Amino acid sequence: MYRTHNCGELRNENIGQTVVLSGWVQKIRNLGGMTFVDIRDRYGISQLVFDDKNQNLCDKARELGREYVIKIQGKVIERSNKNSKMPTGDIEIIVEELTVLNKSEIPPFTIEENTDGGDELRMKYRYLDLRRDSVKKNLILRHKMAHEVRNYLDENNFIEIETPILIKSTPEGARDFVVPSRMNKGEFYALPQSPQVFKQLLMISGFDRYYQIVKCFRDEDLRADRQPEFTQIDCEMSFAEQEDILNMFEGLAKHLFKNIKGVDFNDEFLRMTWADAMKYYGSDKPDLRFEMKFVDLSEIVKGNNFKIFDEAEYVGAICAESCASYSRKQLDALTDFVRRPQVGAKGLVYVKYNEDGTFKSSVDKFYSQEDLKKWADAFSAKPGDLLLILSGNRNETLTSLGQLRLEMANRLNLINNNKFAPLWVVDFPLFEWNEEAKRYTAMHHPFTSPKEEDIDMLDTNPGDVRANAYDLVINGVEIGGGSIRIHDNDVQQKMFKLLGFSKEAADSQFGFLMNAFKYGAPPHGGAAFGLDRWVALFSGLESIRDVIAFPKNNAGRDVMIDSPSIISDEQLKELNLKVTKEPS
RNA sequence: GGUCUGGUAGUUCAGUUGGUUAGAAUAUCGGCCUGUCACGCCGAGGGUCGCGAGUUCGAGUCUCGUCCAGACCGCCA
Repeated sequence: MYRTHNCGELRNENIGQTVVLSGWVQKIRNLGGMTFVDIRDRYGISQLVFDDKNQNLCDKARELGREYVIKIQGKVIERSNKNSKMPTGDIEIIVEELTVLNKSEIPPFTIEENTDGGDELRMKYRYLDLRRDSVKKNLILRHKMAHEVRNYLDENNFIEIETPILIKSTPEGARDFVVPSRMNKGEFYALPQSPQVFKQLLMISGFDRYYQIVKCFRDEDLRADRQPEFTQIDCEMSFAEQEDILNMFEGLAKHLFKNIKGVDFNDEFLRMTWADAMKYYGSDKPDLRFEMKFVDLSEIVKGNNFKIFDEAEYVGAICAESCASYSRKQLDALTDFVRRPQVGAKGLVYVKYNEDGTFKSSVDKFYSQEDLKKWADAFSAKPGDLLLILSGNRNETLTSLGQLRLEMANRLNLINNNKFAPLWVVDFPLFEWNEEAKRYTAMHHPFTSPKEEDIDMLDTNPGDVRANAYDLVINGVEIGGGSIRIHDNDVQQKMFKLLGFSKEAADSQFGFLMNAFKYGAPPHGGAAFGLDRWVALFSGLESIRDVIAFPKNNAGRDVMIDSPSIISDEQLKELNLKVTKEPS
């Protein structure tokens, strides 16, 4: 027998018992006469004592090294020196028998809460990093969340159904990962970017309410919150309107908040149209943990011969409270920030509302104190506040201002990390203009239905058509989203046409779905949520890598197993493939 | 594809205008130590300064190239 207890559970009530523990050597403290060894497993750490009354055993203990796997038998006793920092700190185990189950080489970094290892090294030895409590606890949280998702959806009659991983490449959306087919030479499978079409087919099959916690794959460049393979909570419902779906998944979110974070949301989540989100926050995923709403100054700044504003399509600003005392250096830093290519603004105009009620701005040449007072009043600004103004093309300026808003919130420490601000962003546009391809692309995906009242505009101005699409946003993170699907073949055909598919292309890519629609497709819609992001949000982490057991780096490499890798000539031949460029 | 930051002991880092034998902490190893829990004290070993060119009397330090890692832009319905 390897163990009667785990290393985290022994307490006062176990005193006097003889126990068997197995685990890893965390730390050895050799005091000469006696030796303490901390033994660790997934559940915790217990202290072992070796007394030199048993010289043999004591000598053996001193030969142990970090991360040796050992089994001990001993007696639980009360500590004379208790350690209140450890859950097992009231007791210790006097060892009677010690077995080394496996030795360990010296690990390349310390397996402790504050490890001395850098990211790169810890990635290479991920299996060792996962022994650390701070990493391990993320995976445990992930398990709990997945479990609660299943509980909630099961209670609501959802059925978990698996869909294929080897599917077909489609032109819309992200780049596909492809898999060559040996039996069908020259042909390729693709890995799913999401189980989108399959879940719609399941609705046609009558499965009413489907879900799946499933891997999705997208071959695009990565970020801290993007992995080439990631996990979605994928859901679909039949006979459901947008309202039904929002309520169902708001319920899921509240269930997770309550059962995982112990946070109760009694009120309905805020709902904001996409247009308002852009207008007031310059983002389709606004962080509402703080306000700092935009004010549109386009009208009131015009007509003073300040060319930049007069010619701008849009002039908007935020009000940074109590920042009128900003120095020239600080304002220059903000100007540099907005002028970075990533933000893209051309310049920044400021107005200081001084404590004495006067105004000082970078455009004093063009505007009087009364003019500037009007601007400040548009914000209900107080003396001591600072207005930061951007101007230019409407959409780009809104986006830049959105980034400035986040930057100011960070500088001013306005973001409360213990607060959760969820909202639904609704009424997304159906299409997005793609300048490169000179055509519309689906903002969500090609099966998203347009708003009933906007259908007429499909022919006249598709860019203004709103979709029955929605995103769940929490703290500025897009946690998930979905849409009501098109279940009418005519509308679907029109959609394909607007997206630039020929009839033939649509048939060859999605013919199976169009066919299925002919046999009685129920009205349906759904949503998908990014499990990785949700777990990261709940654990307070910026990067989703820390909530994935074996993540890939920013070049899509797994530095532990060293993938991707080349394959043998035999494999290539079998697959009928030829590599034309040697890997560098 | 682009921009930026970094790469020095097992590890995390410092290293001045370019100038003697490249340091600290920690880890490791040895010695001492019976109540430690970041144990303590004494001592030791440990370096292709990512790699390759170049400038120079002399390069960890400057220049160019290259590789690796990270953040971001493009991209990601």
